[in-house]
Amino acid sequence: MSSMTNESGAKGTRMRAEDRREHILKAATEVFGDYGYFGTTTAVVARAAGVSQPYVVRVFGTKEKLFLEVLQRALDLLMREFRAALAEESDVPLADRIGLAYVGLASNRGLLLSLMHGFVLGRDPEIGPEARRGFMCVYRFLRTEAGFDADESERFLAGGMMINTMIGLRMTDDFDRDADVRELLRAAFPQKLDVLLALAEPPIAERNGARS
Amino acid sequence: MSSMTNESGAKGTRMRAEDRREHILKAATEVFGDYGYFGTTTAVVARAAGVSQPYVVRVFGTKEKLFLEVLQRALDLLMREFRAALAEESDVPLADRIGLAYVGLASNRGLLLSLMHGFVLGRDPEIGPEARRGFMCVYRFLRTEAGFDADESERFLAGGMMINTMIGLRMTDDFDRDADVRELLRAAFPQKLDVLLALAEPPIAERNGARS
DNA sequence: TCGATTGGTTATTGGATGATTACTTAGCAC
DNA sequence: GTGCTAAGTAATCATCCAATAACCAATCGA
Repeated sequence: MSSMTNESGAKGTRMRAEDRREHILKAATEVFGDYGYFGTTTAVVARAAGVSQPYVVRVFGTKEKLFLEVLQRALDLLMREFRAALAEESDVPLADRIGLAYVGLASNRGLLLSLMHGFVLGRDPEIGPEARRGFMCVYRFLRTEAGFDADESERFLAGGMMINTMIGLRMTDDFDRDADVRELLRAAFPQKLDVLLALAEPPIAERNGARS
Repeated sequence: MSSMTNESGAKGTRMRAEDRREHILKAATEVFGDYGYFGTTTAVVARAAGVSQPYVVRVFGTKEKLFLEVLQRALDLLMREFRAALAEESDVPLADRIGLAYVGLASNRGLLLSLMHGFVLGRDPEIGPEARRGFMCVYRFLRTEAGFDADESERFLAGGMMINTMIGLRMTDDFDRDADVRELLRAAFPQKLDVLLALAEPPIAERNGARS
């Protein structure tokens, strides 16, 4: 909002702390989405964001806090999209509108996958409670705001977890090679499969300095 | 099968290599299930199996090969249970029988979760292809052997991913605390919820020497 | 224009971590 | 018993990683 704030990561110039923070969060979301919490190093996040590794740590305190912020930001975005779909005037049934909003989030690289990585770390003493809280937040939205019953909500979430898994598996990689994969993906993504297939293959960072 | 082979990890005695190997694979399945591929150290697996860390590495070559063997073993067990459910004479509908078999696998600690951890590492050049292959193996079973159509198969798998997510989140931890959690879990596990709740909370290894 | 504040960097470190090497000992065949 | 093979362990290492410390330079208000 100030004069001459650098929006891109152009070299030599500075960003306001708040913008840089968001910039790092975006990069971190992509890296965490690809390699998960333990598989991600602060150095790779830093490189993806175009800053130094210690700066990442200084802004967020610890790698764990960074991951928790990534999860929170992802959930905020998701809820915003869901509420927008809910508010939307349309002939399309509500469940389909929210479903489409969900699939649309897949174009935000790493967002759904970072959440998914959080969902499988329920045993972690810090991440687990946050992940459960976030998941239930979505469930409560479906039940209370969207007006779904328990079974509808469960089925919707199941479809979501299926989508996350297809993305996590990079199942689209085998789309051209395997007719069964095509059939499965068409069943899992009745609409907007094209969005998925368009998400091509640039790994966010050459995997230097990352864990084995 | 031989005389005097030690079955438990009783101290001072030896096991035949094949038995010890299976013993380590079981322990590794639990640890990988809790912390994922990158979050698991060979030292923690070794402690869980009651052997030394270098021995784990020597038996399996690398940590990566160990994880791939864990995935393969998990898939083998899963397919065996599915085929058993298929062969079973019963009045229960086939889909329910296979579903019950799936939930039953949850009592095999770490098995479904290790698979799930594999499913979200699709970008990994070694793990990704194996994970996709394993997933499609299940899909082909449903389509070809069980006789489901594409949509039925997709819905079944979606339910499976939902179950995996609930387990990964340790959602049962909040069962007593949160009425919404109870409602969701009852919807996700129409039967056999008791099996899940019975799976209490002994973390497989005090988390020494593990990743941050 | 100058001093303070904010937005960064380079250098460094302590502690893990996967893997290797060299060594020990249990159990079987005879 | 005795010797051979298979089943392990202890010691060690190179590497990596998150975090800390110390320092530098844009930008802005006055």
